Amino acid sequence: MRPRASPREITRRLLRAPVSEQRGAAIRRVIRQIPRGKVATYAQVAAAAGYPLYHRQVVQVLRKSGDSLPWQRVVGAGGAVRLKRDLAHEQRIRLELEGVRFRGKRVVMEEHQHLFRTWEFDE
DNA sequence: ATCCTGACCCAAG
DNA sequence: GCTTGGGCCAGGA
Repeated sequence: MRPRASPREITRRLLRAPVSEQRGAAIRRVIRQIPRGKVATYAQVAAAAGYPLYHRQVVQVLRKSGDSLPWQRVVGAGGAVRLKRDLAHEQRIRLELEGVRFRGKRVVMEEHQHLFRTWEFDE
């Protein structure tokens, strides 16, 4: 008898089911919702799109999107810029032009974290 | 099928 | 603050 899948494994299988293009569309939709002066992390974008654990897919979507998306508004956990060299610099410049402030190498998340509707149940 | 890699995440130490 | 290990997914070699 095959061992029963863990809850985490079950979740993983369910999340794998939809076609990748659907995920891509959902992810792009979410990224477009982030307003000027705000940011969201890769994991938050994935979760808001309905696919928690798919943060790495957000990267793939962004890589393919070019400038059709406000890519500068997606950052790493804690507000860290994850790009390298020139692109990292460009992202920071773009964000600062939108009024986003940094503390060291990170975006001041307390000030610029975008909250998606999914999270408005607090309070 | 296996191995590697990437704009990743996060709990530990 | 930091580095690290283990956990993620998908696409390409």
